[in-house]
Amino acid sequence: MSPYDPSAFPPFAVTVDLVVLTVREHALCALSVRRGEPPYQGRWALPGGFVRADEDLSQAAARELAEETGLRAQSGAHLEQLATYGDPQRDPRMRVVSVAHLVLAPDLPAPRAGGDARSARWAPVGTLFAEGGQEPAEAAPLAFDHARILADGVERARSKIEYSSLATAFCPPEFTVGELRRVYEAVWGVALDPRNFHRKVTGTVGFLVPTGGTTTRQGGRPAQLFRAGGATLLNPPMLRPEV
Amino acid sequence: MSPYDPSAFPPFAVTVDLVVLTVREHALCALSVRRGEPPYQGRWALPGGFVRADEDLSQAAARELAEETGLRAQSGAHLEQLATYGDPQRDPRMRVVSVAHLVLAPDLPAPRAGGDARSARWAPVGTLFAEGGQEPAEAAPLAFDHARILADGVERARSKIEYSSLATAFCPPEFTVGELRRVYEAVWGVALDPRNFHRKVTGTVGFLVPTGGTTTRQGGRPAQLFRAGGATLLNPPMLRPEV
DNA sequence: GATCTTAGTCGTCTGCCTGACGATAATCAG
DNA sequence: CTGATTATCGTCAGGCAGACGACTAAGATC
Repeated sequence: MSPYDPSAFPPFAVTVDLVVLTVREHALCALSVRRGEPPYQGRWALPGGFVRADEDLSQAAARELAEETGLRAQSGAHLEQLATYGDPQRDPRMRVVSVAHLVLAPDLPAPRAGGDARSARWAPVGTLFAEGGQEPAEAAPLAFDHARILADGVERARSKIEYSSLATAFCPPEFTVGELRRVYEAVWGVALDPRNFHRKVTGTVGFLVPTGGTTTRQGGRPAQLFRAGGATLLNPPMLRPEV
Repeated sequence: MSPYDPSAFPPFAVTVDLVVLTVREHALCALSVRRGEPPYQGRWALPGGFVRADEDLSQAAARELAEETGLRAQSGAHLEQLATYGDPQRDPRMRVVSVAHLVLAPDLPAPRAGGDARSARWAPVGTLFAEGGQEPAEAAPLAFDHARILADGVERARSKIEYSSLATAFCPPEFTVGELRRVYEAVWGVALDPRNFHRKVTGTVGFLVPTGGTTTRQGGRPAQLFRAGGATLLNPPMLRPEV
């Protein structure tokens, strides 16, 4: 590998940041970690870290996810690249380009802190960044440009469950139609008609596969259990109700 | 700006690569430049270059676009970030992370070569990368991982004109419904019913604004001229016919 | 055990959108 | 004038979504 003339280009640090979303208690929640060192020491931030010299971007994202949260990407969770943020001023120390990734995970046991993070937690997204002109419920916004990255990730998730089967990534391996509906309701922040929702998802070929079992964990009449089917694109899509 | 410990992270070169698409003669075409230096000397590649120390990623993309093609992003063209490619082996010289951007432009005069490119040209996308299991029509595929980047950009464009008004970015400031329809036909590679298409686009509020003028540049009955309306999202979307 | 509550599931009806396609309008080439 | 070409308007049937009634099957409460 014969290097470029080092004066021909400026050196960058490249990091991955993670928007890790899940649904807990009817609310869309994001994973945040408390920063243990300056800058923004003590502030909440998205998990992330430097890309190593010999690893691909998605490998780095999966590694950071495991390191900082104990999550394995293959355990039903979904990981995709979100966008890249490279404002020259986004990190006060030096020029850092961050490749943000989006992770959708089922509700999990409490996250474990790791790396340089003092602690990690799930927080409803509404408390982490402003939505609809509101102020975030917390005094200190996320470090760096992470509020913007989180907002982009949430918007990607909201839009993507419309036309893909990704909402199942928020569910455990087996789930009921009602649980899937509560995922849509939490991510979109709307109420959906259970009857029309049931007709829609069970009528879309490849979306859901019945496992044969039933459960009553929600109370009420026992519900059929399903697994995610092979389809990834929903055609026609789920329609997000008008605001 | 107190730097990190330089041993704490590996240095990267960061570049922007551009997928510049337009519609010419009923075909979706991409801009490619011939590489003037190794590696891949003489091969076709996507335009692009290093991000400078003090510029944002989108600024770098706009600058490269202007430098290598003479295109100004504000001249009706659309520019958005596409994805970031960072395989450790993607550049044989050193570790390069490339932030690809997508540009949709109206049909323009012949591009001008600039920078380190010996020449630049528009080529139908089918001749630049394999589609549907076909071999690319040209012997030499694009340099680096640019075939993959181009394919991702084309797929993004195909998908995005479904639910947004971005197809108008391929049109001159004033255009007819038929010209817009030919854009969809070229990008999707399908034939659309002129009557249903006309009903659909003129019935979607905010998509098209009549300018009052008419033109006969396509032959046949004079057609109304339109400008792009303020709407960016089409609801309901244009439906791409089944394959 | 009767009743209530909670969820799940099946149907019906109506309106809107789409695809298929007939018909008409306005220009140009001969 | 005739035909070719493109634009534009209308009609009709099928499909899907929203609104909502009805029924089912469990646990909770009295």
